[in-house]
Amino acid sequence: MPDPLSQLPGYALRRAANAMMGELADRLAPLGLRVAEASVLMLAGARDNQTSSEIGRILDVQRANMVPLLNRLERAGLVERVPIDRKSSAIVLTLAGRQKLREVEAVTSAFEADLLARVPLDHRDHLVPALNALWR
Amino acid sequence: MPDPLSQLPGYALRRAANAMMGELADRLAPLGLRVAEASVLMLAGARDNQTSSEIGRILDVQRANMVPLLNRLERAGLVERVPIDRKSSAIVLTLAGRQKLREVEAVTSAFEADLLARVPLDHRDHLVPALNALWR
DNA sequence: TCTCAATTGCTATTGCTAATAGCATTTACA
DNA sequence: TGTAAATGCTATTAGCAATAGCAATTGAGA
Repeated sequence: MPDPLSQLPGYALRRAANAMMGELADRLAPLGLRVAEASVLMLAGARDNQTSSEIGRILDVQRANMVPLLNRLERAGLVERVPIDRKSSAIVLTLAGRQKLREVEAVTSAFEADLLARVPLDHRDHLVPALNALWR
Repeated sequence: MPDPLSQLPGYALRRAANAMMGELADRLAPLGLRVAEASVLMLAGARDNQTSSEIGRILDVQRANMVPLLNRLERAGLVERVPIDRKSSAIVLTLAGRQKLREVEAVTSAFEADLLARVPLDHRDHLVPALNALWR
C-alpha cells in the first residue's frame, strides 16, 4: 500500500482535484487561458449583463481578485466592460471572446468526458451529485 | 439556476475540494498545523524510517518544498531529522509529535465523518472509489 | 425627499502553495 | 572503479486567494 491516506475522503478529494486542475490547466494553456479565466468566460457567455461582482459571487472570487483577472481578459480583447450605470459595468464578450469561448467549450467538454471515462461505470453517475452535496 | 457550471464534473470537483480544504484548515488551525503539515505528520507516524524524499513522493510534494515544511515541524519540536547515512535522514516523530499526531487523527476522523455525512446515502460509498480512480 | 447603509470597482499588500533551476555531496550500479 | 542517479538544500518565481481600505454611486426607509 503505497499511500496509507488514500482511503480518507478528504485526501482523495484533494488529490483528485489537484490532478484534475493540473490537467485542465495544461489543456487550456494552448488557448492562452488559465482555468479561472476560462470559467469567467463561460459564465459571461452564459448570461448577459452580469457585473464583475455577480460573476465573482457565483465563482467565489472576491471583487478585488476579479480586477486583474478581468484586466487580462480585456487586454486580450476577449471581454469588454460596458457601463450599466455610473457605478457598475456589464462584462460582455467581444466577438473574439465568443470565438474563444467556443474553443474553451470544446476543450472542457472533451476534458469532462475524459474525466468521467476514468471513473468505473458503477460509480460514474454518483460523482457529480456527491461532489455537489459537499459544497452547495 | 444560480450556477450554470455546477453540472461539470471538473468544476464540482474543484469547488468541493476548495470548500473541504478550507474547512479542514480551520479545524487544524487550533493545533497550529496546516493541512500539508498534518499530512506529513500522519505519514511519518504511519511508517518508520522514511526520508523526506520518500514522504514527498507519496504526497506529491517536491523535495525543495519539503524543506521549509519540515523545518517548521522541526522547529515546533514535532519531528526530528535522524541521519540514516551521510546523505539521507529519517523523519521521526518526537514524543510531542506523537501526541500531536493523536490530536490530528481526532480532528481528521471527525472531519471525514462530517464530510461523508453530507453526501446522500446512495452516493456515499461511491465517492472515495470514484475520486481515487481519477488520479491513482 | 433626504439621509444613511450597502454596494461597486478598485488599489495595495500579504501569505500560502507549488514550480523551476541549480548545487554539493553521497550512494548505487554496471 | 567510475559514472549516473539520488538526496537535501538554497534561491527565486508565479499563481491564487485573503485582507484592509477608499471614493463614488445606488437604493431603501423615515
